[in-house]
Amino acid sequence: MAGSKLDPIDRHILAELQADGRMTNVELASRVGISAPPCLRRVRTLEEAGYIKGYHADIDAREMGFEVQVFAMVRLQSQAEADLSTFEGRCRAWPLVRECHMLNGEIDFILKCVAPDLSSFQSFLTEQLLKAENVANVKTSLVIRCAKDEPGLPFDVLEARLAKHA
Amino acid sequence: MAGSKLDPIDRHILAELQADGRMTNVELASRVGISAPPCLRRVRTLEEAGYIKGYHADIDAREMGFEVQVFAMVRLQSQAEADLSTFEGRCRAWPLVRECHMLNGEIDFILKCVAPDLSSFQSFLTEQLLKAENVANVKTSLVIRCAKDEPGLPFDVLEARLAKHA
DNA sequence: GGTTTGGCGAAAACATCTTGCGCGGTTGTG
DNA sequence: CACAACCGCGCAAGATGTTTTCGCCAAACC
Repeated sequence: MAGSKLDPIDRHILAELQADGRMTNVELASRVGISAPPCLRRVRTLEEAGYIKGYHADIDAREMGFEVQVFAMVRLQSQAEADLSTFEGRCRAWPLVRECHMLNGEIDFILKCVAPDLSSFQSFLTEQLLKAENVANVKTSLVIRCAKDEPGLPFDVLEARLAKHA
Repeated sequence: MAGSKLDPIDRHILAELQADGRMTNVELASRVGISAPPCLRRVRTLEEAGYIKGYHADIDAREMGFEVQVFAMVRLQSQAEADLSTFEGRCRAWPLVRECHMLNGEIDFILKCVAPDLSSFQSFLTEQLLKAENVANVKTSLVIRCAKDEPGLPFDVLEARLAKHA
């Protein structure tokens, strides 16, 4: 089972760093119940093994003047692999698009976008996204409010599964 | 304009910490071109003022055994404020639901969910989400692949706007 | 039973954080 | 203009945290 190469202390480290990525190593060590040196070694190992992909400050979008968040559901005309890749490349180049997920079902892609205001999103939509070749149809939905936005993974679910399958 | 209370150095700090939230303060200071003490003071101020909401390690979901990511589009029977709040409360309590956004248009909510495998998501869907009162309709879309997943905000867009409106 | 492996903790060298203080530039006012 | 108040910077030093080295122990494996 995936993640089984990690012992309980490693998983505890990941959970703590997911909750507070700027914690000092000594604080982390005391929380997970080992001393600082082995704790740091474990963190380095987890980083190098790719379990930890990075650390990011979570910045308030509205405070920074990004008032608008939009989900865009995109359908393409062609779903040939080359055309999918081309579209994905465009999404990576558009700064207002923060996430681009390819889906199954009738919708080909869902895009999470941010923008300073509605008009700048509209101009992106009409001048960039809708004009992009191979785009058949785009449905956009404005985010009215955000009830939950938990970054990362539910470690409690993981622990429960490991306990059950032990 | 929002974010204008921040000077270019503050914005630079935010951009750097968004890219690498575990950078040491001296490294950060040298990158933004000031010495360490004022840099730390600025970071503390930005944290207290709410510009920085937190720091999180970005952990590889698949490595940890969360193979499945799903978007669920939810329609409710009643959109009265009390019923919306009740549903949002449920979403906050469900660990598999990582994000819950209220939308305009025909879809009331979009949920981003993770799960260890398809069957555990299916059981959540049928036993929890679909059985929740007031839920009229749920359309789910499995994420086939993720082309872009940039946490945070496009600071280059912000700088361009500030330069234009200067 | 010896060897290997992996992980731990103690201690020391090194780097960073944090605080107080003085300097220089800017603003507002007489 | 001159002056004072203010703001933010950099410097320096003590406190704190990080990282390396080393030796030890226990489990796994010949």
